[in-house]
Amino acid sequence: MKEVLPVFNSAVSIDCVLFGFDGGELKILLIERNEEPFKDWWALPGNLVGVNESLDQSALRILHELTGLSDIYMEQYYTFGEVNRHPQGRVITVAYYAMLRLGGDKALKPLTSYAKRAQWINVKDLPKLGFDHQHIFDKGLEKIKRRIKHLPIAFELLPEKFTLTQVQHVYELILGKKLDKRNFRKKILSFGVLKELDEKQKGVSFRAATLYKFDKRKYAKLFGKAISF
Amino acid sequence: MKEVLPVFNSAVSIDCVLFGFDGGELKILLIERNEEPFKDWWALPGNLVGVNESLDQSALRILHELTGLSDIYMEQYYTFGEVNRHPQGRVITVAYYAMLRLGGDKALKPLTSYAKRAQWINVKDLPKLGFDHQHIFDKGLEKIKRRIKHLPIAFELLPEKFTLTQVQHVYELILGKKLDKRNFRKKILSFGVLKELDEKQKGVSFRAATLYKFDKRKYAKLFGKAISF
DNA sequence: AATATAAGGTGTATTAATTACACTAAGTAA
DNA sequence: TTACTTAGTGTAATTAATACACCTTATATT
Repeated sequence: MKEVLPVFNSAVSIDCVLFGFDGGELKILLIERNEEPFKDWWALPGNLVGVNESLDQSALRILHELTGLSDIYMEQYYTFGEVNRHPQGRVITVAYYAMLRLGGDKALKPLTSYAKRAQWINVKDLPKLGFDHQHIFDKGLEKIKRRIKHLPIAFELLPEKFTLTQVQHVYELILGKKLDKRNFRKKILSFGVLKELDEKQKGVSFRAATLYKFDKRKYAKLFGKAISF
Repeated sequence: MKEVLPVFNSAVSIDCVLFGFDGGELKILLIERNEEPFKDWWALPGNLVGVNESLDQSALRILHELTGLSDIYMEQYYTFGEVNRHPQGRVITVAYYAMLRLGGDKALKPLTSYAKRAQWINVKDLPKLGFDHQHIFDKGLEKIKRRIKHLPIAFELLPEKFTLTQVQHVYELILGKKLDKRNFRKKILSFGVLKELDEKQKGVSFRAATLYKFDKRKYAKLFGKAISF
């Protein structure tokens, strides 16, 4: 316990909604909690903001501690501050989202005992989440639905080289509806941020698709150009 | 002083960016502070979140206390959490914006001694603001620029009855550029949320324009329809 | 080798939205 | 009556969005 000015009576936390794409499915990263409250429940990776950290820094640290992941670009999207959202006191939480490519390589390893484990879980099959995390997730999904129409973020979910069909799948999963193949390709290519490679998909039965790469330099020029399906 | 868990070591505040339109100018509501830090400086209306208030409730209370205004629809847009943004400790602030119609009627009267006065100030002529409030304002302006293209909020700035030229002025002020009159009218009317009245502007020299009214019922149907100039 | 399978890849016509652009009409004031 | 000022209007050209179906190609199977 320590003495503080009476206004310093609340805590601020960060919660992260990380989207990943793997095996044709949209997933999010959850942790299994190892502490009260909600011990043994699944929850979004999150924790308290440190006194000497900005919110952005804090988000990176917390994610790293709970999952082992680093160098993720996360973006703040909303702050949740209902009075009783945390059972142990007033905790206001700032929510971040990110999209990232899942390679089989990166193992998820919590660095603290605060989480038992971290795992990618299909969004179609979410368990019951602790706190108000289902609500925070729902808002995050809404956010990226709007966001993906302004293009870029879908590529962050894909491996470095990908096929157009994979891109379309990501869009369909996030938007929750089927898109027309020809129109999709026309549109996505018209943004001019994809580089066609001289290379084909490997290890697939049936005809291999051409691989593409995301061109960051060209992407930087886009601003507010919208995509509408 | 009181004893708390060591994690309760930060404070959360609200800051409000209120836009108004008056005399053909875009204005925001500022207070002149009557307390340290930044005593005698202009700042956004803002204060600490109470322990038993949600963020939204808190925003309404704070605005009311500092300006006398009530029944304002405000929307949260970003949370600012740089470590040293407040000179007296760690204070994370949740920013809200709103747009509202200025009638000469509503007097601004702070209900606490925390502010000396509240005043509408032309955004073209902003004084130096305390804290990081210039930054918070800049982000708020960016936000409504994006927002106004999805239509509705501009009408909240106007009186109940208005002319199309007034609407266009609001758009031009917010977007910071001139728009074509014919295209603007075609577009704004195509949304179908304006009702033409059987009434003309009064008290103007030169030809009086037709007055319009905003139709809330029709507006509720719009969803994600974008406006692009 | 032939065949079946499954995904890859492509084009056009229709409709809707956006942009660019300039004059006449109406009311007020002198 | 005239001068002034803002209101109000339409069309053509361009660009973007949508709807829609077939052939191609690589692999796997017989």
